[in-house]
Amino acid sequence: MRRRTPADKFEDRRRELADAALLALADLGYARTSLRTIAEHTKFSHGLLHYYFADKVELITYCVRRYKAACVQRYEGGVGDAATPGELAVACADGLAAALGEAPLMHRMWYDLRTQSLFEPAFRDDVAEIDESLRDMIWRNVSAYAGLAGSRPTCSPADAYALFDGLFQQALLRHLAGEETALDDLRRGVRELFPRLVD
Amino acid sequence: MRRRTPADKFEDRRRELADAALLALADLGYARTSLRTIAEHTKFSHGLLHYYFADKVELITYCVRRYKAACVQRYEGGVGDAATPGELAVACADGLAAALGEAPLMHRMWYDLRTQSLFEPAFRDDVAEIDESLRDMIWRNVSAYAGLAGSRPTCSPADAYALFDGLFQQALLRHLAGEETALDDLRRGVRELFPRLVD
DNA sequence: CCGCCGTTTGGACGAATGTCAAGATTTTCT
DNA sequence: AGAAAATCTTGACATTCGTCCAAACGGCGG
Repeated sequence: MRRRTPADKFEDRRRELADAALLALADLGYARTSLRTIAEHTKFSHGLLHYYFADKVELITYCVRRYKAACVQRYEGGVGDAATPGELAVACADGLAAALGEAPLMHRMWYDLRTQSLFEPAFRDDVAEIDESLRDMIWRNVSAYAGLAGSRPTCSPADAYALFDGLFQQALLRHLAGEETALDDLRRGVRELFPRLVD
Repeated sequence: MRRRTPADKFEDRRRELADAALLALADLGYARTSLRTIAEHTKFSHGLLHYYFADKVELITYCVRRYKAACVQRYEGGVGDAATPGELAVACADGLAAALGEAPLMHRMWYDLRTQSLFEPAFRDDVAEIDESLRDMIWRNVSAYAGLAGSRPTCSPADAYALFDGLFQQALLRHLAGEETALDDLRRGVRELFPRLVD
């Protein structure tokens, strides 16, 4: 099958279905998302999903990989133009807060999938890969901050990511709970975190 | 019903069933835990669950509250006897690492339930309550550390908790992924975090 | 000993789930 | 245009889900 079209329409449709599945996952969460509800987010019928994906696990793992693609693309455009450490911290804080504010449900889905990977080994590798790319993104910022400050980071990349991620996740929790100050608190928390990580 | 026995046997059985449900949730995760699989973790049949709980949501929320009870009881026995800030940091780091090492599946379940609360509003209040008690626990440690160090915390209780929780969750991720150094890294990360939070 | 009441069982229900296959439809190639 | 391949729909299947209920169990007071 699918040998004909060189510009692979097959992969295009897979991506389209996976994007719809990501919307469903963001809406309902993994535990409440069935193949039929995913199909309802598309213009196709539920049977089609098994034409493009062997089973539910393959669909979800494909979704995770797709999320990663969008994720790294979003964050690779970086913090290039910051002249002072303070500017960089503010830029990073604003970026994270904006990301949370613009697509809270997508980040809720990410944390849901990451937690699912603790129970479903099939998700583990892809999730770990995303986590690593996020860690690298954070580390680039911390390194750049230290460079601008004329000092060096005093923690490992893993610890830096864990600390930023903790702030971000807690902000997501509170933002979705309706706390108005969640985003501002995240901005302040991130800004203040940078100087704590260099000497 | 259930007016007879003064020493309320009804509540006892509810607790017993909830504890079994917590084991099931720790084993399988919320998404894969059905009322029947919960019943299989007990010596009773599945029908009994609806005699003690109106529906699945009430059972799970009761589980969350029960988890909180065990949780605060575990952590309230505190860090009383530390003479120097260094000792306190080490004690706290060891405590967190031990908690993770002894019951990783319970903590996996906690993060699962906390994520579920983002999708199921019925869980939100109870989860938020647990989060607050954990935040207070962290804050007591940070305050005590600052006191022993003759200084004052430079961050809010919420930020302190977010940072510690980030380290803890990342350590859980890696510990369950089989990384041998996860617990030691957590210990080191926690130890180094304390001095970053005071001036 | 009987009858009562709280407790427990086991089966039934309708709905929803993942999966699959047969057929209809559309696209592509000659 | 017509055949062949790729795509999509539809309905069915066996399970499993949450929920409910009639009947059985068990101890205790009469």
